[in-house]
Amino acid sequence: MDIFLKTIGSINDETRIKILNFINQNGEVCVCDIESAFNMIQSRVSRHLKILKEGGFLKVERRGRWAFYSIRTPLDAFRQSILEEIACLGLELPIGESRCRR
Amino acid sequence: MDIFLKTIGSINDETRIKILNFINQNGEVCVCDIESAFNMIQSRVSRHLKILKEGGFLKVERRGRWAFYSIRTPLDAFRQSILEEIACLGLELPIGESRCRR
DNA sequence: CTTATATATCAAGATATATTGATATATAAG
DNA sequence: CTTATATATCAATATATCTTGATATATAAG
Repeated sequence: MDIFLKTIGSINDETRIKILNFINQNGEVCVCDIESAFNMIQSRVSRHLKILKEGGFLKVERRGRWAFYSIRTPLDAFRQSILEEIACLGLELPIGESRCRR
Repeated sequence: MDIFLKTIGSINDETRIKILNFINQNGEVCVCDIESAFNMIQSRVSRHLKILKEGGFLKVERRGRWAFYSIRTPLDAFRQSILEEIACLGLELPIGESRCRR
């Protein structure tokens, strides 16, 4: 129950739905990518990414100064179906020029 | 987005998850059935059922004094997958003796 | 018609969650 | 070593959600 609630709670927020969809469409992104793509302050982005990670949707890999977030693989069928449902919402994707070198 | 958030928000609550699973396993129930099965006061039950209905999971049919709630049919694949995920949580089902005549 | 029952809704208080600005940590650059 | 950059976390405030008790409505029973 706790894990299920954490998963559902992690997508019970418009900001996180948009961030999750952005990562699902763009692949690996760092915190600053989302910061600039969505024009949000760093602490806010960082917190939402943490919640999505704890919800089981994202993995993070540190390389140098950057933390790269991407969809966790393999992803179970339930979370996969959520990603698909979100992809079908027709959210506008902000154009994300990456500010960090990869 | 609004409909999706309403759907997700409707299951972002332990009480509603249990109620939804109870209805999914037992079929049609009235408000007082849940009241007694879960030992909750009437206004609380009524409110949670309304939220689950607005989340697209339940339909309601009034017969006499009673309001009978059941899983909406046909249910779309996404909400269906949520019900299945909840069914797999292994929640204990309270024994629901119906207090109302059917 | 009056009373009892089932449900819905509202207002107030309690609890949880989101946002912001400040600070901490770690890595890279000069 | 010192400074700048990227990220994480904390404390305070703002906002949303949940619970309860009171009240309203509708139907059935006496």
